[in-house]
Amino acid sequence: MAVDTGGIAGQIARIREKANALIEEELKARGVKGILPAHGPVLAFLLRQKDPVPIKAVVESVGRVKSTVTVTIATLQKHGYLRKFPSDEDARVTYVELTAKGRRLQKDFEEISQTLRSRLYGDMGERDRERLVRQLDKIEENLSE
Amino acid sequence: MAVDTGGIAGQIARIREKANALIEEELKARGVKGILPAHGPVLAFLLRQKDPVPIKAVVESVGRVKSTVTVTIATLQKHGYLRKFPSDEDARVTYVELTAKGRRLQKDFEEISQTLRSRLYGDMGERDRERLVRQLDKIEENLSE
DNA sequence: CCAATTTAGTTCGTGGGCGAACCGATGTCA
DNA sequence: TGACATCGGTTCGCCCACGAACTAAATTGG
Repeated sequence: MAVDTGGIAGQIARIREKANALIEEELKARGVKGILPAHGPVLAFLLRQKDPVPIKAVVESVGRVKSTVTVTIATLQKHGYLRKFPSDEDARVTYVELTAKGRRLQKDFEEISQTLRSRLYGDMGERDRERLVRQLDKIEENLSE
Repeated sequence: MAVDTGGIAGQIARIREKANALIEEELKARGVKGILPAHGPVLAFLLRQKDPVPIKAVVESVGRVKSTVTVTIATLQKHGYLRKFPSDEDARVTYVELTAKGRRLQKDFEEISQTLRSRLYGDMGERDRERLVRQLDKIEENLSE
């Protein structure tokens, strides 16, 4: 967050923090060990894959720098959620894939996403939700130029 | 950010990151040294004060844990933006206040806030902005319960 | 009045995130 | 083919943030 403590930027920063806190609580409540909100995007990406993918593909998908992804993947591996292995064709490349234990996170993952969304929106109507998301899209675009 | 990579939570996380990036760029462009987005809330609070305040007051205002604030204040002090001094009445208490150099940040601070807001909102109309802020208020509240 | 508790602040260890430097391996191209 | 650039990935140093443990100084209450 930052300069704009009172304004919309501060609001957005606080919402993000609370959303993360909620995710952490949910993970804890479900007894999921070693997973933190930061692992979400990597997990989400890998859950969508049927086959092993190069780490590079993860980097491009998650919007984190490669040094960050290296560490995230190491952590997930340490906890047994994924495994790494070198490519035969290109010795620079390392593939990753979820283990069975990693795959099993899918259910929690989806349920937590659902819980988060409904807590976040509360009783907001469908039309308001759509308008809100569209406005946020616009804002994201405004900040990307 | 988290589980909900595709959904609204991911959107919000990305907006926050982009807002922070914009602030960093602005600070750099203005040649402000040693200040980062994380210092914003502390600075904002201190700029509002006429007299020295106990660190405790800073902690309560910025929504960060006291160990975090200790470090932030140390950094701002190291760069000469504020000074610390012990209380006479209560030896446990340390006061902080901005130095002249710190006070001089006010202008940049306000201008960057303004720049951020207009970049963020873009050409969104006043009524939409208000509705958006109200919805975000609602969301923040939903997540706080 | 003094022991127990609370309070303000710091320190330490852990983890996310970044950029820069680095390492091998592969590509390029003269 | 051999020097150079590029590429995938890791390591390192730094900053933010947290909680737990710690210190010194009040405050409380028996």
